[in-house]
Amino acid sequence: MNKKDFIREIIDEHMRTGTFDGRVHTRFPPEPNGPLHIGHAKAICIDFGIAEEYGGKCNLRFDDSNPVAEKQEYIDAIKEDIRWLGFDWEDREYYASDYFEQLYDWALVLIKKGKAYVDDQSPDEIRTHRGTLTTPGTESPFHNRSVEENLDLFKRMRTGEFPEGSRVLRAKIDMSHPNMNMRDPVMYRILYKTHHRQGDKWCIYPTYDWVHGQSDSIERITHSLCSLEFEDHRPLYDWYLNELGVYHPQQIEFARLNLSYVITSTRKLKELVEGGHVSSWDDPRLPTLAGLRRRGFTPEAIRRFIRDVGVAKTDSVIDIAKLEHYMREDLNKSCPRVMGVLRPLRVVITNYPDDTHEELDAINNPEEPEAGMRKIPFSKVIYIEQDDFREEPPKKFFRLAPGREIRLRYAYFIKCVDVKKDDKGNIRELHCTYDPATRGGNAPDNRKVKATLHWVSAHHALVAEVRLYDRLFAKPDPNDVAEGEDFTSNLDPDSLETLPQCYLEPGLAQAHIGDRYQFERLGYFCVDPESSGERLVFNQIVSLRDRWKKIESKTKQGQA
RNA sequence: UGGGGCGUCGUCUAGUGGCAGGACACAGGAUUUUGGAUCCUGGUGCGGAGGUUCGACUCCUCCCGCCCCAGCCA
Repeated sequence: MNKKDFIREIIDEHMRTGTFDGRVHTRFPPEPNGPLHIGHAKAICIDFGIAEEYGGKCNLRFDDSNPVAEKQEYIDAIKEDIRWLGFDWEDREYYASDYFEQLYDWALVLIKKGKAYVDDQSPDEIRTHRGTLTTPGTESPFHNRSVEENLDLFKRMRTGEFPEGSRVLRAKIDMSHPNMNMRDPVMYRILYKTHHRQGDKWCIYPTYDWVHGQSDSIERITHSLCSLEFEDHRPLYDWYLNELGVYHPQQIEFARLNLSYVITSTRKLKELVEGGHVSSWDDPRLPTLAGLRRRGFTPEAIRRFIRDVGVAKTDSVIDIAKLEHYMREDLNKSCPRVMGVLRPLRVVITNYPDDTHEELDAINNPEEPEAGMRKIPFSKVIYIEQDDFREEPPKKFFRLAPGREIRLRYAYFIKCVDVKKDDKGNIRELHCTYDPATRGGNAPDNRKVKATLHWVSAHHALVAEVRLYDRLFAKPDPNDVAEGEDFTSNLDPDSLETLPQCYLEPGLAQAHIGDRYQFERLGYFCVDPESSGERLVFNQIVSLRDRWKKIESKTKQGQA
């Protein structure tokens, strides 16, 4: 997996032959029209990562040519996300809108060369004249305006003499070109909109296609890395750059990142937020970088995941399980272990003294001996997980059951001697006896138990809210919907489960926002920003692999 | 039906004329004071058909399938 991908091979070849004078200079060019998501993370890792590897540079450039969609708040969020991922653009923060004047001058150059013209057609007329995929387009009635008239009209477009949408500037290429992008593409449209950075300086705005290639050229980018759908646009960028006779970067296209059970479309993400299907842009169920960050994902794991997934041109959908694997791998090594009971079942140790407690030794991280030990309190009344007790244990269920003995982690062997129920037959609490000789978790007579359970001392427990997350969508392909439905019909209504009354070991009182822990036998959890001294709130990052769950579902299937 | 791109285990991804490899997932086992972690074991998967060749995932031809393009979005 450390083999070079096709892009790095191309760059190697450039380095070998001295193309671009041995320079590698990339750029990450987001439009500030929404927050970044995991798909962008791939582009970021490629753009910044490659520059870093070859001792080159990577610019951050905002492609802000559409004032209708773009906002300063997105610029701020995007910068935060890139930094969080671990990349640095130093002082190279650029804006395509800063090139508007240059772009305008270049448009004048094309007009003077007879390679661009002002078109008075309506959007509808332009579309009709463009033809279809299989039939050529036809020339606009304004196709053959004189250079003088075009110059005059275009300048007046800029000064605001014409209403919005009344005219455009188009490149004069070939209306019958098999590549639709070459059928006299629009370069400027009239838009009386305030630009988030340029204010009201402009009322004509360049289209992306007219902006992008030249912006890369201005910044002396060597390798313009972008996604597959721009492959068709490359001939147009080449045409512009050649007509202008300016520096020419090389564009290389790669496949974007897709994940099963995940949607990565800024438009649809917006729909989820605005439609109230999720709480906000940083809802921990969202694949936005802000959401992943709040969920507790680490940038290291995301980077490793993206590196190992590779770069190619094949359309692909990566199994979400792979991302989860990289998360667990990273967290397993770094997270301190603690005990927390999510769905508490009260247990009274009947033969344990009433008014006392003791401090037991627990290992902070078995993967990291230097992390040391801590003390945890034990007393007569504790909580265990409801799932860890079955009145009638099925086959292969090793945990607690009437008459059965198990180990409480770092504490004692206990045996269930009685089950207390309420009027309706619900289990209220368990009565158990403990064996004082098993303190710490080992029996002197060497007898074995088949399960070790986590627990929390009732008297010492901290109360916390824990939010459990499942996949936002019920189907691997959220866009797989019946006629007349849209992707929101695949939303899983149970993707968020809030447990308001969980019990945690007391040491967690020190936890700060963003801190990550492994709750033993359950999963990895991260302190949510909404957490406070009065009310601890944890997000589940990812569960631990759960072998029992698999056995259970398999035997259930067998019975069905 | 125009143009551009892509087809290798279930999912990603190496392989560039000489035994098809890795990761995830899955299945089995060992071990374990987390049913975690760790360690073993398990795969006939090259879209199809021809051709070239001693030898083809790789080269050639034809076919099939999937993705993108008809915004004054990016």
